Amino acid sequence: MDKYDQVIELAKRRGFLWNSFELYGGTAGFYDYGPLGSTLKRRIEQIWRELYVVHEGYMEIETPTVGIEDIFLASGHVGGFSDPLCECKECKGAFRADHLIDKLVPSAETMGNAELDAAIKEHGVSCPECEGELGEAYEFNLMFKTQIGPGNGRQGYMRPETAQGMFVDFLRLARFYREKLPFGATQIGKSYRNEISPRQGVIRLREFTQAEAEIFIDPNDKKHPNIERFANTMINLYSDAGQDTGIVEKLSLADALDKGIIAHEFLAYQIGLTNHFLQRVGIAGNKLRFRQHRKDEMAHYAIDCWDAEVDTDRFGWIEIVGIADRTDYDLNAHSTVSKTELSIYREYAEPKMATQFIVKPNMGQLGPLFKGKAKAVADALKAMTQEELEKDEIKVMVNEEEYTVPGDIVTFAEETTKISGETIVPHVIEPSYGIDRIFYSVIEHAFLEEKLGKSEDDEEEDARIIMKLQNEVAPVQVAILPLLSREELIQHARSIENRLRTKGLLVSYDDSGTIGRRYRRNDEIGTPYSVTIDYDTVDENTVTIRERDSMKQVRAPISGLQEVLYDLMYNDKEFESAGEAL
RNA sequence: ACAUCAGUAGUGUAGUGGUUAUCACCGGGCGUUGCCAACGCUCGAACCCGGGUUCGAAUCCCGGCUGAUGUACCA
Repeated sequence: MDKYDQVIELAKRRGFLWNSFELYGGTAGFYDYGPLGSTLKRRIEQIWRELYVVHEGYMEIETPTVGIEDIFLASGHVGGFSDPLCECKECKGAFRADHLIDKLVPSAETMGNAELDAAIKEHGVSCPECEGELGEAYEFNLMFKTQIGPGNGRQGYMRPETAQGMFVDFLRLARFYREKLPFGATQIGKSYRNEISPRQGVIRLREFTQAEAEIFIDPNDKKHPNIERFANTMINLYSDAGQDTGIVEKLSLADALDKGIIAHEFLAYQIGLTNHFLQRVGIAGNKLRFRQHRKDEMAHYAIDCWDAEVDTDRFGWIEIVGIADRTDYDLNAHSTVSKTELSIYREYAEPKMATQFIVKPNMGQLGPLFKGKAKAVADALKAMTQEELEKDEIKVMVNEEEYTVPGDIVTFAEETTKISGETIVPHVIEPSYGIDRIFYSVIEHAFLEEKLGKSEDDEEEDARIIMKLQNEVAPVQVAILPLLSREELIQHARSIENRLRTKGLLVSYDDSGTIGRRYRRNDEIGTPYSVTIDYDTVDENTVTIRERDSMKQVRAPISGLQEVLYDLMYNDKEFESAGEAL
């Protein structure tokens, strides 16, 4: 059993992850989050919210998981979120049709299926496996299709990313933020991709949770006002150049910027923030790196793109966050399809006075003279210099034909106009988190099988399984354990349980089985602290607090117990200071 | 998508054609029990689905579903 199997087995058994639809045999690519899993996931999301929504001020929005066709026409998902496949008629192998010919023709990626078929035939390409004849290319679109409304209702698609909902709301968002860059929106929600063959548990799902931010910034100013916050943060960077030699460099973000490895400050800040988030929820720092997209791997519109990758026991390095500078690509795309300008107007601090050379042909005379060609002639005139226009007879070339325009029907002048601002199509910085993959990475990195050494009369080694979850994400924070199941102890335990709940702590009461078993059970689900109630509790109003990782115990009074545990949980209180050592 | 292998209580498993399907942990109840997977009694719980061969199938065959691995794919 490798670590993946152990982690998944525990996750299944203790209520973190279950296969969906198991009752009916299950379907690949769907997982249920059980009681503990849901809580853990929600707590990870909550920290994300705290960082992006509260601290950064990128407000959360919620848009439908179903989208209409236009959105995905614009985003390119209808045409592009699919691969042209080509099957061999002999061996049934499937191949990317464009890859088969991309060495033979200049622009295989942009070709339609018919063109691909023609090119394959023309170059005599056969099956790379068995040399057999290839069938016709067809599209494999990874979006789930659905029908909006009854009958032949409108074509809809389940969204393959949450991002488009935010782009589509751009004008509303810009207005909300009073048209001042930078601003951003975030969304945590489900996205859908009809993967051909999902595997690897929760790593590749057909329905998954994304947390995305779309941050709209000034294309001419990609500095970040708060870059100092992460300037000295050391990051494992696997740069484009580094990937040639396989070297991961540990650099401060300031150095990476100085060396030009990261394109600009705003992106560097996002890398710093992502690094902070991932370690805070419990990703091991030494199993985390940021990999830059290779030049040929990067989408053509992106300037720079970094993936946060996590080292996992079975799958190796997997991508869990993508951070991209998507430039103005998305806004322009939606602008074109919707025929609506998606930009903001920015007023200059000082209006600029611009002198322009303005040509004013007299259309009243030009019209009768040139009839249908008048407009073309006028346009040509407007492009001419003062020197050319000063002649009595102006020669104009239109569509390789020469026309002669009398000089007296064209006036021109230097005019000074006041320009008080400009319209800008913002660039988009997009951190995109795969929450399910982060969830798995967190539990894998927290999973620890600890050997406790041999006990005296037992030959076997005693092993303890612990989930060393961060206090902030643990789905159960305090276990309440009456040492014996006796009525008076149970009463005290129940009242302590209520006391802790009023403080908002996640507690679980457990009185079944021996104390040792209950400790182990809680170690397995990552409960950081246990409170044990015994007869001294009854006599002296004190309890034992036990720390998960060290198994150390202290004795603390019931009064104020909720404050002590809260401080242990959230305020880095030293365990030794929580009570008297035992 | 193709190929190979696999699927038995909640979990991990034994079982290669023949009564009531093995064992452990697990979960519940009762008793016992003073702090790191104690003990006794007791109860609960499974042959992935469908078809076929056979007097008889968890076991053999076919199809499906699910999982693992390899290849392909992976905004």
